[in-house]
Amino acid sequence: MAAPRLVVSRIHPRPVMRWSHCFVPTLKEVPADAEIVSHQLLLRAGLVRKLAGGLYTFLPLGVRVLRKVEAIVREEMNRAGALEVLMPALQPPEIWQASGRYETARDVLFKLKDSAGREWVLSPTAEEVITTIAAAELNSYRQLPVNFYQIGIKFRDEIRPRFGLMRAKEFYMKDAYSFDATDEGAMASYRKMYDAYNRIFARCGIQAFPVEADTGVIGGNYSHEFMVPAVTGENDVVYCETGGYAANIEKATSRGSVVPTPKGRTGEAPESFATPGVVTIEALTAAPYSVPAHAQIKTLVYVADSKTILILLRGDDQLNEAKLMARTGAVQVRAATADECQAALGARPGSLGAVARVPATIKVYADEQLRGAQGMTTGANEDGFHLRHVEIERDIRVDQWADFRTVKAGEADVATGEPLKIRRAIEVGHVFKLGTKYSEKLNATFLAENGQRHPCVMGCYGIGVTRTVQAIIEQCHDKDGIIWPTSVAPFEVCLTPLNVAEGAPTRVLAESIYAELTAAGIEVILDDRDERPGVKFKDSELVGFPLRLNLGEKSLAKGEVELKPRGQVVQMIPVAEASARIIAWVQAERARIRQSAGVA
RNA sequence: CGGGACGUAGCUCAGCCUGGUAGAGCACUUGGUUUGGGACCAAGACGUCGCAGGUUCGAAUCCUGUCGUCCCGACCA
Repeated sequence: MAAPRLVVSRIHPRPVMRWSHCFVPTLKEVPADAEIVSHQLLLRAGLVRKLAGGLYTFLPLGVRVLRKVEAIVREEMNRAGALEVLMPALQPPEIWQASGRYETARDVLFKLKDSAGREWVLSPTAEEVITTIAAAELNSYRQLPVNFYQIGIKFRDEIRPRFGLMRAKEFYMKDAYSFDATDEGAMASYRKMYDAYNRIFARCGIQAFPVEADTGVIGGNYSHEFMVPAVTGENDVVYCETGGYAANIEKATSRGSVVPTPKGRTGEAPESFATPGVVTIEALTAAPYSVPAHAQIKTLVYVADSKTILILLRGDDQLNEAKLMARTGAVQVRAATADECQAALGARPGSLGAVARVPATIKVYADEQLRGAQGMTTGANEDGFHLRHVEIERDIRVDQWADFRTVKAGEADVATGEPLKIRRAIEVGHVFKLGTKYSEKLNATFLAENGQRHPCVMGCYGIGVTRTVQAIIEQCHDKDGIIWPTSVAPFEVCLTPLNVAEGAPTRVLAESIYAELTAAGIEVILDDRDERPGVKFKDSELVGFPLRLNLGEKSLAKGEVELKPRGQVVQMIPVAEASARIIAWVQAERARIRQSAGVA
């Protein structure tokens, strides 16, 4: 018997990307798990699959998109002068204790133990690690400024993962950290990142606009979030169309309520009146009391870092907890329980007030909207009774006035006086000026020109790469599927011969056009599946390739092929021009996007 | 952490109320017919009905617990 002949296949340097070999498990039906359209399309287009709540596997096409976004981020970070590093995701808890975030971030921090019983944390960000590096390695002002970044997997113990990649337990993120010798230097570093972020999102083909943001538990004093407008977003953005003001609702301010606060002096003393069963602002506005909400004082009992405090707001205003934390410096705040209210003021929620029986140990905060308020009605600190004729500055001990209220749509912009609008948005990026919070705690100091030792002035800058992928889908889709911007599409062109038989003219032509496009640097997928045309058309539109070329025998007989930009009408073009037209189309799209980002 | 809903084939779901040993469509395999917008015919394969207890002669179905998934809430006194 003859020995079997060993056939060694030649490895092609760049094998033809055929749909049949690409693993694109598209779904006709909407997965039951997915609520929002971008999440549905991620699954339906075969980009990701769920492993468990908040944990996703990226499939080949999904990885291609992720890598494209990542490449844009990396290019622009490099352009901005940042230096790429790679830090461990597994980190010792000691540095988290040193920064204080072992406590303040404990709700989102994954912890685990190794076989020796030693504890570790999984990194949600890396301020502690990079500051440790800075403490050891940055010794002189001559080494500053410097900006380190990394791109990798981060972990957050989300209490409620949702919306696919939007809020996940594990996600892909770019995080950067700048170190400067001076405050002005830090502002310049911040500005560089701010500009880079604008370029990054423009190059991803989405509209993301910067808004003023609260800094939250991470600390610092100057911050912007980059927001993608979307009804499915988890943030409310307040903005003024004419003046350009835009802020996260946690931070936003206005000239105040459109309904003026009552200030007519009555001269009458506070008077108790019976309000049996009335425990809401709403109930007191009804007959027989008929006290409008804006003439009521809402008294909130809060526990801020285990201290009981009172916050007074106008009855029609909402407390903004982010502002409460910012104004009081508290790290954790929560509403007091009914029992705690009883203990503090002697009454149940619904009858609380600050006029009487407020122990001196309880600090009283009041919202600016209440300044000068007279003729107000508030709880009497006696169940079933309220007080009328209250003048806040005469009758209530206010320890601190500040802005604690949540801005409402229609209120006047501070700068222009124009009415503010509110819309939902997805946060895809965040830039902070951190100051010296971490450098002081972790001893990242340098020797200045004058020989003095100073803590580095830091900034930190994040982009949710996986979340950005989903935000792109949320903004770029129609009823048929995704419409990828060319810059992030898994492939730029989908070649679709309708007859794929070996030697069929459509197949032969598709292969030769594939070679020409690939040689010109275009990213092409060849749909070689022996499927009916409808299946191939639906799939390519679901996945969302920016440009498709249909090669059918009927039009080919007339010397034509069909150019189908995603979301636009078909154009018939001569066969001989096909490759050149496609190359021109793709290059024009690439250039258009780069120009819009100002990096042409 | 509180509330709600749901866990049945790879996917979307029916069956559960009224207990009697599991179904449809899509997808998959084989053969045939089709071939420009998610084809048709025939045959086939695919299930510890989330898991664990309990009730019962008998449980996908009723009860208890548990795990998982999704949604709402965790400011509105």
